[in-house]
Amino acid sequence: MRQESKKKATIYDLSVLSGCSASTVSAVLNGTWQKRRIKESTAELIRGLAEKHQYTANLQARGLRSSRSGLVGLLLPVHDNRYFSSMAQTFEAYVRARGQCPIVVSACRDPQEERQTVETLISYSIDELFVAGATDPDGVHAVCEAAGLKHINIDLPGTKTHSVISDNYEGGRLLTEAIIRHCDGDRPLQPEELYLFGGRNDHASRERIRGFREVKREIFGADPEECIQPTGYSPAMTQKAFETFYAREGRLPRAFFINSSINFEGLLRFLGQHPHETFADIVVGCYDYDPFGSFLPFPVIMIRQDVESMIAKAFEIIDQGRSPPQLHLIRPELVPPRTALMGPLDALKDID
Amino acid sequence: MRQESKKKATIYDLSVLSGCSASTVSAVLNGTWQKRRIKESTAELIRGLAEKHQYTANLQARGLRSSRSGLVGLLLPVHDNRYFSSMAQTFEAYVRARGQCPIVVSACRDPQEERQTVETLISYSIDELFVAGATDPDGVHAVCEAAGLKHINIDLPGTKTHSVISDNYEGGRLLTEAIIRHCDGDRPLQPEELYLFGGRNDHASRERIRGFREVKREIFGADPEECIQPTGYSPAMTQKAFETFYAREGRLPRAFFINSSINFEGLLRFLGQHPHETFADIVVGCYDYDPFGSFLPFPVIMIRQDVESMIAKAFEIIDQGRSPPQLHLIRPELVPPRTALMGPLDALKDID
DNA sequence: ATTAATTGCACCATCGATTGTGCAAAAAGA
DNA sequence: TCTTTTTGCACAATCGATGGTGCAATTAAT
Repeated sequence: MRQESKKKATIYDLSVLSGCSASTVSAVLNGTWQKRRIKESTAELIRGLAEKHQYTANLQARGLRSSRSGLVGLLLPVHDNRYFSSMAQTFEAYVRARGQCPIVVSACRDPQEERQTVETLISYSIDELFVAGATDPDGVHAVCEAAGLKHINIDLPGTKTHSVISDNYEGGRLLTEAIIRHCDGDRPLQPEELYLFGGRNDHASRERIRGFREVKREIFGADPEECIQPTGYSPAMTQKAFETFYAREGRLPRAFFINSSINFEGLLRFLGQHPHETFADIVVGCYDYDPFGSFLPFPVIMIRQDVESMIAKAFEIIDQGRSPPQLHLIRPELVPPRTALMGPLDALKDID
Repeated sequence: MRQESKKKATIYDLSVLSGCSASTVSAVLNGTWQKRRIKESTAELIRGLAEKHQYTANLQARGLRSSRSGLVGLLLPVHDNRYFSSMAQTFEAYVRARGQCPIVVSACRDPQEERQTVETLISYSIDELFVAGATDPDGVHAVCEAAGLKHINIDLPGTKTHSVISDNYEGGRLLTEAIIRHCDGDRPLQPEELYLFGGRNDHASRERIRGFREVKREIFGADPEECIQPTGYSPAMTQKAFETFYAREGRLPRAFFINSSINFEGLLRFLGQHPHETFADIVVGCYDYDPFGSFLPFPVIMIRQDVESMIAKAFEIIDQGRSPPQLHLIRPELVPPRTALMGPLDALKDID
């Protein structure tokens, strides 16, 4: 019994059809009918009509009335990146499981854009917001706070609300140690042969750099300043840093730590411009995991941030209401070269 | 003048504060005030108050009244993939530029989930829907049609509404030719040495396979049936296909065409289980572009689908209203091995 | 000085669902 | 049989913004 018109059925339509009041229809269809002591037979009748006329609730109306929307937001810096896109994938699954609607938006690492995007989401009365990798988490916090919106930081911490982040210091140490260990077979690595590229002045980069430097000091007893090359989070700038180094030294560093897969793309651009010999014997560590990155022609040790656990933890925290802001560290995983891990997509069935 | 309470200011609050009626406030703040002949000075007053009290419209209320929401949807199969995530990135930029709010959701290649997700989006009165890579575009169409929702297919075509897709036949030919050409330096390739892995019975796969087979027939005069190995779109199944082949033949095919980057991940999993010699001299073509994939230790020729043009075309079509359903082909680009292309992220400024 | 035209805004119904309240009819108890 | 309790539902206000309509007050035209 397909609705021939384009107009969707409302509770009023069903109210007329059933001879009941709109409030009764509403109660039946939103599950509160027992509380309202609606007869089973009435409920049955209305449910039948709803089915027949393909009724679905207008969620804007519901949201307006109840000032909740069933929408849960995830604010990302960018989509086009395996780390964040797998976060989106995992996030969606969690939100769906709770019967809500995930809404994922990116704000381009622009503090202004971040705040404005959140304002927009708030205007749609989203119920909760997950703020991932925000450039200015506390700015976002202020906006959420003013609107009474529950929110939580992921990946980059803020000071005003809970944050679930990768244990960047530990991860930085792990990765640095692994790089050094990997070079052990050959001529022992010298402190000035191990560089770090990428990142900026954010919490994650700082912690990773701290881990990197401490391990270098512990193992080498030295940690030359010039080995740290922060380039922001752009492929273009990272490429430039490699080009500059190469122009000066005539080669790449023997080993280096790259702060993220986005910076790693800068290395790729460099590689595309230079012959194979240029990087025949480098060892690379990357703080991010990308399956393709793991199989490059030189050893690439990667860190996989545990997105699944981070999202799980974040939901756990946001569900249990207010408590003083706290930092939750999730231990990342070291991924040896040439490793193809399973991802969120493996949870999907593939039909044919 | 920060609002101390958690409640957001409404037009009624401003109406009281300004001494004007709510409708006047509304008109001033939504830009229709000239049409309503509101005095400039009144408008000024109200705008000042709005600013002062940080008024932002409740978009659910607006949407309810006007039965439009300012939301534009993009339905993806999955997030966690460079092709679709760059599509999301580009889509967002376009929607933002029109002053609307992008909402990106994935439906896991499940026809049922696709329809249900769209139902949900419709309940939020989204204004338009872009359906990318849908398993069942015509099923989605039916749902949209019933709700009078403008929509368009991307990547996989439907028969009931406009579709903007990659020219898969041409792309398939391009890639196949490139693979064969690449092998020319060595001993000439034989028809039974060139395989195709991945894909399923969807339009894109069929067209790519058609291109592949035609080129093989043109060049080799032969096109053995067993060289086509559709495995669906899952890394796990693709890996299994490679393992099976390897178990039987003791090696990988000399050259092969992989239907998508997701299938390519299946190859990675295979590679992770086998020593380097196993794939010392293979040549791979992949119908998708991933910057890391381009730099693997064997030649990887890739096809980059022109996401930017596809999205642009889709917006163009959806803006110009109804017309008989048509298929719009966008020519993809052949990417030689070891190439790092720019992506949507390069449009972002990187601040520090 | 009238009448006509224009300006400037208020009033009110409306979008679709939710929810507190009230009240008849039916059932139970005395 | 008459009260008390329970059952089953209707009524109406409300969420916040929009837009058609109407009506004073002001300005212009005659």
